[in-house]
Amino acid sequence: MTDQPYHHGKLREALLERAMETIEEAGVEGLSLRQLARDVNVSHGAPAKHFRDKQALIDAVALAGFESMNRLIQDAAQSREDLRGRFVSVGKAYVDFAVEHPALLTVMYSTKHHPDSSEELRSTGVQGIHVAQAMVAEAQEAGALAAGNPETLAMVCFVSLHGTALLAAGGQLDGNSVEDVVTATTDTLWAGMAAGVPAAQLH
Amino acid sequence: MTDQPYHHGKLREALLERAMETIEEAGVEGLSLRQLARDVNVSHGAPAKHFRDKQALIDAVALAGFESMNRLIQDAAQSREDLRGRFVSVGKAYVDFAVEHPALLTVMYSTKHHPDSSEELRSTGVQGIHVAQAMVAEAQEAGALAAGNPETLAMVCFVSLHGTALLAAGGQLDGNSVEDVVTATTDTLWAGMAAGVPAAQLH
DNA sequence: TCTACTTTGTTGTCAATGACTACATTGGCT
DNA sequence: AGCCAATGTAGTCATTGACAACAAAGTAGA
Repeated sequence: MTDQPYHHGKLREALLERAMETIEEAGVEGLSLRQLARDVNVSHGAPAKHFRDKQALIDAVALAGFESMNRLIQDAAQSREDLRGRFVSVGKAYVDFAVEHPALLTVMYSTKHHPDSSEELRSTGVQGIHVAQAMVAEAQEAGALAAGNPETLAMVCFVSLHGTALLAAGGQLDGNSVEDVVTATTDTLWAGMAAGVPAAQLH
Repeated sequence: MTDQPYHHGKLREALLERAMETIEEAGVEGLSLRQLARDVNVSHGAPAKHFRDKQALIDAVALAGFESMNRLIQDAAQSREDLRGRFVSVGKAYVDFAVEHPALLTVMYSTKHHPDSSEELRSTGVQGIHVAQAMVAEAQEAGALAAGNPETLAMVCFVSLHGTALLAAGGQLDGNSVEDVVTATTDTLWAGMAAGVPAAQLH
């Protein structure tokens, strides 16, 4: 063991990384500031210099989660496929991320974030919806989908895939395979939007 | 203050009721066994005689939540409307419940229940899906919906409405109104199932 | 270079909590 | 009457998040 210098150097990053690991292994309720400090070989008071709160740390983890998830969604949205294929890919990317990081997803969509970090979190968390919205609008212009408010329709896609993601992550699909449910969900959404959704008609 | 008898009489029910209130007011993390005991004028060790764990208490709250939610869903499924109207009503009933009891819903669908109570919880929590499945099958027989595996399709409906419910409960609909999203979601699902969902075809 | 000043860590403390134990009271059953 | 399981009380313990007082180390200007 090399004896540690007084100043860690990159404590903030180390804490964030370790916190993410802990949350993925044991959930948020398994995260303890003091244990975290021990894990990183630092005194129990040190984390407070970087995160004023336990919640502030959790918020930072959530933000990092959104950022890495957004990357995956962006990639899927730009895959070389037809419109419908890209739509399905985005859905799969979202659900795959959820299944691989279930506890992280819970943290990301938790309701009790700090008011201050809340704004950055919100705007980052909402990017996925905007990707969906752009795809819907594009498909409508191409004539693949019926007319209808893209904002509303994108929200429908998002909530549906969000439900799929959460339940798949929690193993609560009641016997159905993740693959089957994602495929059937995206199929249903696409078929519905192609046929036309009364509640989303522009007026 | 009438001085309390040594035995409370219905401590278990009192604890459950108060725990439910606390969770709805302050979330699960706002629930403390000791504070709960104080609220009910009982010593801090008393709850342990009725719930061996904090988690056991939470599980009981979750179960009660499912039971009351199932009642609402059942009622909606039996409303005097046509098939499509009943389908929409069930969706609205679910989302309404979520909006009125956001923290409770979180607890109900939490992943970390005790293994023992888990089975009863699971079977109770799954009843809503079976209601949807019966409705889909009925609509298919009536010719209102295209053929397709009712189990898969019901799951699609459930996950979609679940996502709507959770995000609506958390105020995370990004500006869209709850009403709009529920209506558009049920519309999309119905239109998709009417048109036919490739992934749900029987084979 | 000396010296303030800020950042980053450390140590000690506090009240609250969940779990556990030993003990008290009660009511039901024989 | 007398036993016994169920229910409640009181006390204890380790852990936790937050906070305060202090120490060390980097930084920037005279």
